[in-house]
Amino acid sequence: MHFAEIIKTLKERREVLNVTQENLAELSGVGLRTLKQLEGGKGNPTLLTLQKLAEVLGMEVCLKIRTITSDK
Amino acid sequence: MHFAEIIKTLKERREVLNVTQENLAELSGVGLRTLKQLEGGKGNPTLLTLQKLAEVLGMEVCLKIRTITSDK
DNA sequence: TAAAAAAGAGCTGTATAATGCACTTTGCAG
DNA sequence: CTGCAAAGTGCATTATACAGCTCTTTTTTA
Repeated sequence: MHFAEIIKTLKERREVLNVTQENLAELSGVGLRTLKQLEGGKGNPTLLTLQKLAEVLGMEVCLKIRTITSDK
Repeated sequence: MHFAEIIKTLKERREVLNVTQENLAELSGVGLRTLKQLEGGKGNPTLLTLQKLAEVLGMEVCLKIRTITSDK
């Protein structure tokens, strides 16, 4: 996943779960300002921030080996 | 994957590929110092840094929905 | 369509990620 | 052993992620 896609995925997931930015910020421990900036496409979150958000959204950050064939 | 596991995976992957920290730093555009610290377990890399490293190592950072059952 | 809620933006301070340089330690080959 | 290459550490600087506060804009909903 490229950069923007990861951010977009987080945002979409939050929306699907019907959680407000404010709630997610509180639940995850990430500052509201930080979350807003992220979703606005400005920023370069740290792994810790990503994980805090993903955790609450029932997601997980992972690293996988890229395959030659598109595994779509 | 939890935090340390991601870092460990990167390091192991680098070793499997027989790439030195120096090479990886150059190839990825990440500073050598940064890479050393990361692998040493100190730090909290940004998504951009992670992706630059993963890219060179033939890996990819992804976000996936956590399933209830262990999908091990 | 007005009120309320959510999202986004400016301003700003603090913490720390990223980086280079020089030096030490470790691991391996000769 | 000895020497070289790779890995790890201390120090210092710069850039920027994180954060809160306040205000504006957009979206929802009553």
